[in-house]
Amino acid sequence: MEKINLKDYAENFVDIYNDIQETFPKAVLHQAFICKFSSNEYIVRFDEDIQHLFLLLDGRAKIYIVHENGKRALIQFLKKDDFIGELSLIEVEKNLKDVVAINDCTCLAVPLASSKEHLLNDNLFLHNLSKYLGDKLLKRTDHYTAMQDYEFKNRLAKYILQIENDGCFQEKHTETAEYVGVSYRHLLYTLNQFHEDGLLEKKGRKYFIINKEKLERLSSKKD
Amino acid sequence: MEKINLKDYAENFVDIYNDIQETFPKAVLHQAFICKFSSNEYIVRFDEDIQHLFLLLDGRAKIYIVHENGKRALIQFLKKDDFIGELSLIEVEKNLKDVVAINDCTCLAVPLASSKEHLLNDNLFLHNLSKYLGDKLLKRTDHYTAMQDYEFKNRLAKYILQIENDGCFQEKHTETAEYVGVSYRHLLYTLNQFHEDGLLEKKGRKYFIINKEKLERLSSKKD
DNA sequence: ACCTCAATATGAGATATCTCCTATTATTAT
DNA sequence: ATAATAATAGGAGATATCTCATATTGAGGT
Repeated sequence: MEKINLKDYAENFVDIYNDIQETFPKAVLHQAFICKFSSNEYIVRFDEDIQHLFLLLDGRAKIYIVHENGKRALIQFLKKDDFIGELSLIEVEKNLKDVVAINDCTCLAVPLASSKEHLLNDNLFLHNLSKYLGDKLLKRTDHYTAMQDYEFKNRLAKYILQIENDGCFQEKHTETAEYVGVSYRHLLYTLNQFHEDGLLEKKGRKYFIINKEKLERLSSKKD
Repeated sequence: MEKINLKDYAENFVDIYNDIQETFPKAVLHQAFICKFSSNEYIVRFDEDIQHLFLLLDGRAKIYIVHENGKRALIQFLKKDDFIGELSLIEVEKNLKDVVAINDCTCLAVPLASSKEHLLNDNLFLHNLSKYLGDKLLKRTDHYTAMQDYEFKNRLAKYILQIENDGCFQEKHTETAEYVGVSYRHLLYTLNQFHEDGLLEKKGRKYFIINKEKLERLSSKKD
């Protein structure tokens, strides 16, 4: 993890810095700095106290919940403008999560201890936070209810459509399996089935969508 | 649905009214009133606009998400002090949920249109709302991740312990099945198994816990 | 009191999904 | 560079869970 002075960063990323200024009150920004995490580095660990509120400025990360039985579930992917640690700020979180950088990540880091007061008295910030939390709640609920109301192949179709890029699906299978909540083995089976059914074409380790309509029909299966 | 004047209600429920006064700014309370819903009545329908923010004062209700494939999942039980419609207040909800009274419910109703401004500018209210949403997020996440990381018998054990009263479990099986996310048939199987394993005793339609330790061990199964 | 609909109960058979095993590549770290 | 670790890939067998069918019992409405 590498720390960078906020002023230095601001010079190179003017537009992002402007957005930051609209999100956080000035008094708080004086204490903030930039953190860079490299791929696979832990941003937050479930068994360590969290000291900062982060705002993800660049890169992708993933949140894991760690269960008592040792199993870990990938509960959310984070991208630009996502908060990390906002539940600690409002003091509702008892069990921290693991947050891991997927690729190189740049974050704004705000020390919790000294900023809490300011943030919780800033109306605009609170309003934004509420919207952010509400949105997160809805997304997470959708994700998980889909999980129990749809069969895996429907969910996988939806996931592929959601994450594909130029018709190419190249997520790590291990991560996909953790996120969509099936065993690695079963993911492979289903992927092969999609291949046999003429939905996907496999080239090396990548899959290409060759019948998008069919995949879309599968993703919103009503029967 | 029966409407009652807030003043009339306040006379009979002084303590509850005091709590309400701390939650909502005065200007908003002037427009508020009391709603009484009877058992099985819809408080909110997924296909109708929502006009009020509700605060549940008495009774229990349940939230359903309605999927495109027609299936419905029970996503949360509501009790005293839970909000209904708070996501519409902050304008993040696109797909409404069904909210149904389980028994007779008493709610404070705040007209959304005329109160939105006031509420979103009240710092205390926003702070409370953030905490409420954060808490809801965590609970829902726990519920659903447990769903994929634990086998059904473990989850059922946990659920029974959570909802039992004086050692007696008497929830409707249909509701339980919807909440814990298995078919009614499979719930029955597992309940029978609990009976055979000496965890539960059946009397009429009620189940009584006869081996709590064993049930607790099952609920937090680490292996 | 009678009818209707919802909830309870259970059987039989199908299958979606899991666990465990074993190889073969990629990636990362020393 | 080379070892070590993680990711990909697939076989074989087990089982958790589902769907469908049917019968009985309970509760609410008129």
